Amino acid sequence: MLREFRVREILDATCRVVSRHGFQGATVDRVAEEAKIAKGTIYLYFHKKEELFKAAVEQGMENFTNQVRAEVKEVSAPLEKIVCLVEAVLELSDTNRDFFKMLLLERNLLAASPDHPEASHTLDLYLDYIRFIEETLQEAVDAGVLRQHDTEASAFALSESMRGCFQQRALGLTARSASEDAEILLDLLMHGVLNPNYNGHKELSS
Amino acid sequence: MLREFRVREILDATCRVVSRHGFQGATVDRVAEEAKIAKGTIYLYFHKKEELFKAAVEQGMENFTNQVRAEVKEVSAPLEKIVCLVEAVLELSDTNRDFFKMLLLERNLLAASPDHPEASHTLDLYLDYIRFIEETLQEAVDAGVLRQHDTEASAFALSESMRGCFQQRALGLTARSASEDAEILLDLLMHGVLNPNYNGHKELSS
DNA sequence: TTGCCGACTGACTGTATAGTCAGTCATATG
DNA sequence: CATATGACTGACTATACAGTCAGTCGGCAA
Repeated sequence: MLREFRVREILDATCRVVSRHGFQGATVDRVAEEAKIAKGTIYLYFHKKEELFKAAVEQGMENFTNQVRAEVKEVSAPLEKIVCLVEAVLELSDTNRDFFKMLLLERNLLAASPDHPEASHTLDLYLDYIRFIEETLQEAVDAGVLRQHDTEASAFALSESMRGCFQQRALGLTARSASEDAEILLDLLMHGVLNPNYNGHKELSS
Repeated sequence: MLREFRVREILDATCRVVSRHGFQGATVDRVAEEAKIAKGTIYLYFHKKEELFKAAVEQGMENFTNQVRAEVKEVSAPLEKIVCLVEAVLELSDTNRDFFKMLLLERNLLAASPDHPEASHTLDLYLDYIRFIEETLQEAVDAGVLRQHDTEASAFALSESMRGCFQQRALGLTARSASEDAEILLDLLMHGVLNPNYNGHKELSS
C-alpha cells in the first residue's frame, strides 16, 4: 500500500529532523525537505503538525517496545528474562540513539546546550547534583555502611528513580505520598530485590 | 539592588507561565503580562527569549538542589544522610510540582495529552511498557527468585534507571558499553548497596 | 487520442510572536 | 524652574512558520 509506505517514510524523516534540531526547531518545511517531498504532501497524510509529531513518537515507542518484548520472549527462566530485558533495553536504545535522544533529552538538558559544544551551565548544574548524590553514597561506602560498588552508577540510577517517582505522581498514576515513595525506593536501593533464601542462580551473586 | 529584584521577579513570572502553559505556549508577552510589566522591560534584563528561559530553568534547578543540600547538611550519619536526601528530593519536587512537571515531562508524555484529560495513546504506550517490566519482575517473584516487594515501584525505578544510563551515554558522560551498564544496573537491582557485613542500622533491614 | 483521476507540488496567505525604539514619566541635579 | 538621566512602555516591524489550494503530471480507461 502506497499510503502506508509514505506514512512510514514521513515519520522516519520526522525522527531524523527532530533528533537533529530538537522539537523546538523541527518545522514541517524541514521534515518535507528531509523526506524529499513537498510540504503539501505531508498534509495529505497528517492533519496538523502536532499529529505528525505525536505519530512519530508513538511509532518509535512501539518499535522499541516490540523489539524488547521479542527479545524477552526468547527466554523462559524468570531471572534470565529480567537480565535479557535490561540488556535489550540498553542495547536497543543505543541502536536507535537518534530517536531516544529526541524523545528524552530535548528540554531537560540538550536544549540547554543548543547545538554543539557550548559549555552548558545547565548541564553543569545537573552534574553537580549527581555528584552530590554520589558523594553522599561514597561517604556511606567509606564508613562501611554500604558495600563497595560503582557509586557514580548508583547515583545516576537513584536520581533517575526519584525522577520516575515524581513523574508517576505528577501524572496522577499513584496515590502514594512522597514519603511512602521514599521508603520504597530506599528499601530497593539498600536491599535489592533478590530473594536471599533462593540459591538457584549463584552466577548473579556478587 | 533594583536590577537583582527585577530579574528575580521576571524569572518567577517565567516559572509560573511555564508551569501553566508549558514551554511550548510560553511567550514573552505572557511573561510580561504575568509579571505586570511591559514586554520591553524584559529585554532590558535579558537579550533573547532563550536566555530568559534558560535562566529560569537554572534558577529553578539551583533553588531545588540548594534546598536538598541544606536538608542533608542537618544530618551527620552517612546512612541517615542518604535517607534524608531521598526524602528531600521527593518532597521538594512535589512542592514545586508544576514547574518540574513542565521541565521533565512536557515533551515526553504531557505534550501527547496537550491540555487536560484527552485519553492519551502515548501515555498508554508508556504504561504498557512499564506493565511489561512489572510482569516480568512479578513472574520472578512468583517463582521465588525475587523477594516479595512492590513490583510496580521497582518497574518504574528500573525503567527510569535504564533511561538514566542511556542519557549518560547520549550526553557522552560515560565510556561504558551498553552491556557493562546492564551488568552494573542488574547488580544494583538484585543486591542493593547495603553492606551485608554491617549491622549498625537494623531499622533499615526488611 | 482524449479525458479523467488522484497523487503530488510549492508559491501563497494569515497569524503569532520575537525583538525594537521613539517616546513618557518620575526623580535627581544645577 | 530648567535640564538631564534612566527605568519603563507598548505600538510597531520583521520574520518564521502552519496550513491552503490552484495547478501540474503521469498513468489508465474509454
